[in-house]
Formats: sequence, structure tokens, C-alpha cells
Amino acid sequence: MAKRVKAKKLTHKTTVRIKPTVPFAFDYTLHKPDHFTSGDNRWEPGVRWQTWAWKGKALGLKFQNKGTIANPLIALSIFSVKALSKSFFDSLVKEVEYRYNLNLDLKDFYKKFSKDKVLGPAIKKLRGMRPGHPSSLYEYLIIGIVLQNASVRRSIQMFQTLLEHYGTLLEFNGRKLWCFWEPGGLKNVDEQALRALKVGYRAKSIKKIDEQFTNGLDEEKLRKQDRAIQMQELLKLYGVGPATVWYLLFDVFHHWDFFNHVSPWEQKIYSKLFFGRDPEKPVSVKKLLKHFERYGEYKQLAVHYIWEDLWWRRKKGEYIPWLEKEIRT
DNA sequence: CATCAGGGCCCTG
DNA sequence: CAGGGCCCTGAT
Repeated sequence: MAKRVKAKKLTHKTTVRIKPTVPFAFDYTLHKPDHFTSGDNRWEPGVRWQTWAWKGKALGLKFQNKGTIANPLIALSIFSVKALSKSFFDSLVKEVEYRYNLNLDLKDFYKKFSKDKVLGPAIKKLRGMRPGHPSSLYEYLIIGIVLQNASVRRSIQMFQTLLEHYGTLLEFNGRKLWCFWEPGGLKNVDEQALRALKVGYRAKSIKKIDEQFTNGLDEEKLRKQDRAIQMQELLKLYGVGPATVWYLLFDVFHHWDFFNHVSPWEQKIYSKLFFGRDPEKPVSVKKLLKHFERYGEYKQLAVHYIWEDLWWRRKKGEYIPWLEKEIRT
């Protein structure tokens, strides 16, 4: 399936140091085992390689853990074709800090919920974990579209194929990874061509989002608006509904306090986690949402901790039979 | 084999 | 505001 193409070699390397706020857990922040793996990143303990389209440049990033939870330090190496300016690096680092929430203050959240029966143990284990996602709004929208009405395996296939057709293969630090195309990159691609990649009816959404996005949607500006405006603007995008917006508000716009949607597979998992129920006989969405109210302004963050704890347990080798049944990769 | 549901959304009535 | 249809794929 992989197209045979020549990788763009990123021979320039610049390393900068980033000091996140304390406490900081490198692996729990830089790797989320529930996010589907794809050709744009690689993780191993203490290291993450990630491609990054930024201001017209296709970059390779390598994050290395050089500190501890109590005294954190990240070495970020930026690989590029040509040398880049100081102001370019500054803007990039600022964006990295934003997307991974490296300056987030978790004290109040921990103070409020460290003793919570369900959340407490997760906080203890994952102490220093930030929520966050490496994608821009545009990139996340494309990912959101391929998640719709599809199994994990199919989503991965669609995303990988899109990357391989419209992205750029980069080679840096001895690795080859695909980099996302820039917004507007599908201008000369018609819907039929997208359909040929087996994305199905999502072709229309992808195409329209690429158009609508280049026609004035500005991520920077939207970040500064309040949540209601953000929702309203996102829902205007063709193919974006409540489920996709819910993901976006958390992962891209960093609202920790907003929880209005539960998708069917998540409903099953939450039912088991929070109510001990058989996932096949899930608790109603309404009841789940009401349950999350106890976490107040941190409800989405709280669920993120419990959710990630579950996936890390699996990642670390614990066999969770009911979960395996729900995943169906 | 055929049929169906799936990590939604749009559109119609 | 409920419900049919949509692409494709793996499960049954």
C-alpha cells in the first residue's frame, strides 16, 4: 500500500531546551496509548519523534527526556532542510508548549482530587501528565473526519493513505516519518480522487474542510474566543458535528471543564470504569455525564486521567479482557 | 455467500 | 426532531 517515494532529508539540526512546569511526566504527556498510531510519529520511553508542519516548513522534531518529574527538562531537536531563524524557533517552541500544555499548572486539580476514591490512584500513578495533542486544528479536523463511523483499523488505514498521498515523507535522525500537508493542500485534489483512497463519503467533508479552512478560519484567533464561539464556528464546518467538536474542544482548545458528549464505545468503557457495569449493558449517557459533574471545572481532565490510566495499564502488559473486546483493532 | 453495524453527520419530511 | 442514507470493512 505504501507508495515508494524518496524521503526529504532533514540535515539541519538545532536543539533547544524546554523547562516544563513541575511536576512533569514526560512519557505520559508525550505518548497517549489510546491515540491511534500512525506514520507521523514514533515513541519509546524517554523519546518521541514527531513530524510537524509549521509556517510552510516540514520539520522533524525529536523530544528527549533529560529531567525528572520534580526537575523536568526536555531537549527538543528540530530537524529541517535549511537553517532557520531565531524567531522561527521561538514561535515553534511556543506552539509546542501550547499543544502539549507544558506550562499547565496542575496543583489545584491535584489538591482537589488526590483523595478521590476513583481519581486519586490515577493521579498518583500519572502525576505530572498533561493533556494535549500534537496536531493543529486543521490536522485534527482531518483526523476527526476519519474517526467518524469507522473502526480503529479503518481510521488508521484512511489516515495513513491520506498522509502517503498528500503529505511529505521526511527522513531525520535515522527515521522516516510522514509529515502532514498544509491547509489548502487539497485545493487541486477532487472529491473523486479522495474517494479512490477509500475514505468513502468522508471525501466530501475532507475536501470542504480544506476549502473552508483556507477561506479565513484562523486557529490563532479562534483560540482567543470563548468556548461558545469556538463551538459555533467549528459546527459551521461541513462534516463536523457534536462528537468531533467535543474532541476538538479538549484536545485542540484545551477546555478541561466541558463534557457534553459520549460516543458509543466510550460509553461502554466508562460504564465499566465508573459503575462496574458490563460494557454490553452500559449506563445511559445522561447518567454518565451527571456522574462527571462531581469533577466540576476539571471534569474532562479528570476523565482523561482515568482513561489514560486504563490504556497505560494495557500498554504495560496488563490483560484487561473486557477492554480487548471493545477495541477491535 | 449475504447481511449488518460501526469511535457521525447531513438532509429530508 | 426523528430517522434514512452514506463508503468501506470485518464480523457473523
